[in-house]
Amino acid sequence: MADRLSRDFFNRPTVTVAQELLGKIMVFGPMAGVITETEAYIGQDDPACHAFRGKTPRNAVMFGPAGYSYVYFIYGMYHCLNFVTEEEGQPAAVLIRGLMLIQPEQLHLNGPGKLCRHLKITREHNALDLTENEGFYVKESSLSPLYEATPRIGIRRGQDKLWRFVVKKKMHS
DNA sequence: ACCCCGATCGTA
DNA sequence: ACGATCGGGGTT
Repeated sequence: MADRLSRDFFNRPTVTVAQELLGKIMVFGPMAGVITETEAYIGQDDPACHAFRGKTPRNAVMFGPAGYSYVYFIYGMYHCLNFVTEEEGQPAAVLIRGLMLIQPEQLHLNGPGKLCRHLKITREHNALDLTENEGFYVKESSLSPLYEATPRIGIRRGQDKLWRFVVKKKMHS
């Protein structure tokens, strides 16, 4: 597919990737939707990042090349989906918090746990290369929505950073 | 081995 | 605003 996002797209500063992912189309098997909300988590200087205290089995994929999935299990019952960003060796990722599903049904999945629950994304989908994978990837769209930046949700430290990006509701006329 | 807490969600 | 929930990551 020609308009699939390449490794070069993800291999950039995480905040830039998080902002530019808004409006892009995520495809997961038979399902597809528009990304509406993201958060940036950036390595060693970000206390909210899973990789803040170095490499562990769980966060290992964040240290690898950009364009891979990072899926983790949280609160004993939810999964969260991220896309790895930046140069290899530089642990960072974008959390996908919102998806406007358009196929095969129309449904706004707001919240990372709900998103993974509905798409049935689990740790089996961790460390997949989205630039190579058959049915799991992100593609270009003609949308470039307006968005706002806010503090990230549900974290203790790192609330000073405005690294959550949410598509603004379209004003009607 | 095991303890503690979380990148949540739904209800109040 | 807050409590339910509980697996497993990270440290002992």
